[in-house]
Amino acid sequence: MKKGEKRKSELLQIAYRLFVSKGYENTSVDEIIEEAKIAKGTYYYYFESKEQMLEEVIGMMIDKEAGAASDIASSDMPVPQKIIGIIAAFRPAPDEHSIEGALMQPENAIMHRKIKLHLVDKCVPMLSEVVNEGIGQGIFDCDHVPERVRMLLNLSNDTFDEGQFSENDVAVFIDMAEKLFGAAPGTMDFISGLITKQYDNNLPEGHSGGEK
Amino acid sequence: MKKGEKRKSELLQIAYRLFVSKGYENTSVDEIIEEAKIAKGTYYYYFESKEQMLEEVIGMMIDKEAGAASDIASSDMPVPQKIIGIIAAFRPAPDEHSIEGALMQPENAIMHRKIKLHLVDKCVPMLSEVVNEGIGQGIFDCDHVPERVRMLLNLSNDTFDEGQFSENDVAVFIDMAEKLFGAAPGTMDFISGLITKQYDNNLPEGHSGGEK
DNA sequence: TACAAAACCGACCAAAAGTCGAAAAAGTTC
DNA sequence: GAACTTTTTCGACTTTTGGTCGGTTTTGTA
Repeated sequence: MKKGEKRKSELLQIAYRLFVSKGYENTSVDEIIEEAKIAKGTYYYYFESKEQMLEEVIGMMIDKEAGAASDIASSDMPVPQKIIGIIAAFRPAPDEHSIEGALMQPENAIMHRKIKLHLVDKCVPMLSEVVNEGIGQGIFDCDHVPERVRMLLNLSNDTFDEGQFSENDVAVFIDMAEKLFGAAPGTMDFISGLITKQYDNNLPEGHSGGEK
Repeated sequence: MKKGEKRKSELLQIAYRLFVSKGYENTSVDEIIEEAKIAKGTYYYYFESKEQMLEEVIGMMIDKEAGAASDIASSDMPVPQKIIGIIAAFRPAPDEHSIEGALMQPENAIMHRKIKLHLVDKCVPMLSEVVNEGIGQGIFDCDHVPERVRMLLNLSNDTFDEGQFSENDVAVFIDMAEKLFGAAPGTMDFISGLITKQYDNNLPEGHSGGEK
């Protein structure tokens, strides 16, 4: 990795952290360059604009997640678990930075939307294949697979990414996930276990600040 | 209506038009005050901030649409038609200003999101009542009505508000709308007719500019 | 060593949201 | 109608922020 590449990736790393912790709009280029100890001109030597940088940051995130998702897709898990696993992989790790704290806030609408678009693009083909696998195994039965996959993705975003959701929301999500793919009732029930396990520690307050 | 009120509503009107036609972010306060022929100070006499003004503009829109939706809810249409009618009422008129041209563009993510939030809040109670009516009539059969209504709303947003959608998308939407409420297959088929009627003239290019 | 390419610098610019003290305009009271 | 108050209006000014540009240093190379 030559020097330029290294600097660029360093900037992307800083930006990623800032964007995720305090939002894209609330992060100024000045903050980024101050933290990186470089001048304005250097920043714009590496990036056309702040927005283009966001694009690269998101690309970075998605690519990383796509790797994990791809592993799941080619694993020997049962198909329903694969599907949920892939969806989960494509969502920012709750531990890494306080993502649900800031990423999903209204000020972050732009970033949120862009992530969603990239994510859907990467995710639909991968998931469609898995669903077709399920159809082959006889546990799913439906037409228009890509459209249904896209819908499941949207459903999952809408239900779980907006911060809070009730047990009823989860129940309806499970019900619809089954019906979406024509699966037998109960096929997706395991989801509820995963979700409470993963999101139970959703503290209303509770980030211990990280900036120096 | 005293003088102040009138001016404020005039400003809201101008802002509405500009926000809708070119997006919230792409509309500057300077443009608004120039069009209204007032000074900066006057603007900030009426509005705390640009964002607060957006909030009021959206409130205006939603209230207006809620009126139309309420009429539909209390009409004697069949329940499925009511539901779709209400959803349609809560979506900016395609004729009024080139809403799908700008409102749904990525730059407008903030406005889009805010509208969605307000809309869901207003819409869920109204639609839930109608769905319960349908359950009473025996054409629907489901639990967790508000959650399902919210999901339908999200589904509709995701499918139709992102600009383009295929026939398959519509087919899946109809299928899921039926299954969401436990309706008999075919109950929602009339939607496809409405949609092609309403959206067939979705010209890829084709807005004849409106600014002087 | 000389030359070129890559990397870097920071003063400067323009756009845009928001502030503020002062001045008109409109109402009120006597 | 004068005196006084409240409402409305004004526009110069400030601050923040994304972005530009010409020049300089560093690095690689013939």
